[in-house]
Amino acid sequence: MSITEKPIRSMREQICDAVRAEVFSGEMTNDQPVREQPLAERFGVSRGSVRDALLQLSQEGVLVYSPNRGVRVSSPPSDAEFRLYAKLRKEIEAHCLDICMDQLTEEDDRNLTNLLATLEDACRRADLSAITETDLAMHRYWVSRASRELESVWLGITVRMLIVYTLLEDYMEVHQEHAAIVEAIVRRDLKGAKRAVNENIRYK
Amino acid sequence: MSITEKPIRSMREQICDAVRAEVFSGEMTNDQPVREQPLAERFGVSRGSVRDALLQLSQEGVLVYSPNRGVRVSSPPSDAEFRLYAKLRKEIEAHCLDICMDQLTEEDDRNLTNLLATLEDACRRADLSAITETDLAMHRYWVSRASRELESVWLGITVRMLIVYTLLEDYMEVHQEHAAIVEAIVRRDLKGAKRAVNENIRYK
DNA sequence: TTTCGTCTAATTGTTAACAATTCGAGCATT
DNA sequence: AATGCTCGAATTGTTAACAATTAGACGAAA
Repeated sequence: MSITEKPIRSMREQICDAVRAEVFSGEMTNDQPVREQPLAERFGVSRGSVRDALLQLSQEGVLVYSPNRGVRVSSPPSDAEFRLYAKLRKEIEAHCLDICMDQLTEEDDRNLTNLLATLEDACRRADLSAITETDLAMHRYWVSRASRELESVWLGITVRMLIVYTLLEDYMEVHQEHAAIVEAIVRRDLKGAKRAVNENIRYK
Repeated sequence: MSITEKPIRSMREQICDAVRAEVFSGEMTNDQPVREQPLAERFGVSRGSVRDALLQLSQEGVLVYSPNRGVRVSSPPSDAEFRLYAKLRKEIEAHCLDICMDQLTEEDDRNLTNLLATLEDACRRADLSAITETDLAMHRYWVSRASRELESVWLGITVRMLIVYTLLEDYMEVHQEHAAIVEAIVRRDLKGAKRAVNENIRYK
């Protein structure tokens, strides 16, 4: 276990992760209201903690908040907005690779390789929820390595792109593309990594 | 009074706005912890509402949250990050002008002109707090007109640029630049407006 | 039939008390 | 003096009860 590891996750973060995953997997449909009480009972906590989590997810863009009316699942962005998000995301991730590439350790390589294996498994099982989650975790890895501040901005953009319910024709292609990224990173090939990331983030 | 106007602001939003303004005006120094109880007493509400506000400001990037340790004022971004933020911001605002330019009404023109007058007054008084607040409000105007979703992303980027304590040499220049933007918008001159915005958002 | 008001159930907003955690002062030990 | 320990004050985290708001059902009147 690494020293920098933070095994404890606050209640709020756990709820955030769970709800976010359910939204991405399509278990919660767009515009469907998300109630506080049922979630509180499901997680065995009080409404206060759930409130905190829902508020944070609203700020992230996963949910939309209306005063006195609670939150609902966000609607997908327009095509024009989606293209803008993709452009911004490419620039952020390129910047992050610039920053973190030459300070990555062998442990980072191992972690990324493990994530890649998890992704491959999810692709084989055609488990859209797991694919999305692992995809997010991989990109998040190099972004968070570069800057905690940027990570927050990046997440807000990325979750909005993931709201769209994408039915992929070829799941294994997802794995291929990420394998190319990880290979380039392990080789410390900055240009190659940027190119691979650029090809992975598509304009829909 | 317009129908779409929302005169009521939730307690959380009021606290957010107040704390945000104080951070931008330099009244709260970097890395200084922000305690819940004093704020609660100041606003005459309970800690719960203050908690909500501080959590939201953390997500926005104005404050930094540490579990069990509360929040503190964010540190300014590095030069490289600042340049990236400026680039992203230019692209977002250009996109928003694209979207909203031809659906602006005469009332929007009046609102922008009023904001410009407020800005001019603040520049004359050399009131850095008011200048920052009005500057933010003006840019936010065309962003929010284009998309509520984008507004949230844009705010996260913009507040991080404003954390830096900028001591301007010529306050009236700020007014000049915004006057150029508003003039172009009132003329419905898309290219001119984009150019003026581009020149206003500087790489530090 | 349509429209308007009233009531009620469901839901969110707020509060105050209590639990858990952090951090530093002070002291004992080496 | 330096190190490690205990304790307590300050602070955040969580909870449950209460207040305020919303939305929909139900009628009454035009």
